[in-house]
Amino acid sequence: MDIASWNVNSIKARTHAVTQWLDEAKPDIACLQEIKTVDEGFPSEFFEERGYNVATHGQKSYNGVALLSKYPFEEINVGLPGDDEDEQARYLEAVISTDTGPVRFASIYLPNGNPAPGPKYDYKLAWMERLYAHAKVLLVHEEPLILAGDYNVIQSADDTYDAALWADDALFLPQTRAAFQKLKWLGLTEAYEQVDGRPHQYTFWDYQGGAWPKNHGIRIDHLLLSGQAADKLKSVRIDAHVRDREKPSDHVPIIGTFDL
DNA sequence: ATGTCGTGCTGCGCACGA
Repeated sequence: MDIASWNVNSIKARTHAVTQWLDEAKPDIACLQEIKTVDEGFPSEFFEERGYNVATHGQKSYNGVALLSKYPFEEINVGLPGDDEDEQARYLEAVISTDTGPVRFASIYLPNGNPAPGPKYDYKLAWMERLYAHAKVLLVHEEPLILAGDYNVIQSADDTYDAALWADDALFLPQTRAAFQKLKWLGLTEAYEQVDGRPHQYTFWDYQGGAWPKNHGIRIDHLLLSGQAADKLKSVRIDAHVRDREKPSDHVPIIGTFDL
């Protein structure tokens, strides 16, 4: 089973890019972020005609996450628990049933947090604390769990082209990295690190400053796995070639292949 | 040396977020 994560930076602007990639890569599950539309605006028909079940948690203009699954959804949970006042659409979780049992996964769009310090950074850290609390609850199920998304976290200097340029950025500050490490201490495995781990492999290149041709990227899209999912992880790949296409997202898909 | 993109309204240029 192939499970992908991709921040598409507007599903309406990216419908062609996403369907083209789906037709080639044929993932069983795709977790999308930054769909930038309300649920009614999501072009579900393009995905349903390719055999995907579609779940969305949309929002006008900003944020928004979606799930595409070849397997029917047994359960869908909308939003990250822990703050009833939070109106930003950044978390969507579902469960499917496979021959080997249930698989739970989520599409995560973790707040960017810039500028730091400031209220946006406070929101990022609070959101990470809520994710920690929720992951702790989910791990009690002792089932394959894949938390896939744009974490807006650069884990180490090896995940950027120039760590000095990112030193004061919300994606790379020590507090951000500590909060991500705390998630991993729960027993979550970061998929790329586990089976690949090569330095300077990126999932995001800014539109500005010719970042893509200069390979000025960062690795911020991650799959976090429960032990039951990590045990079944075979490989991870980053489909960086799609960044070279017409009207690309600034992120590229990252795909985990599992024996599930 | 510089260099972007997507959304939506204050609307056909600008503010905002990334």
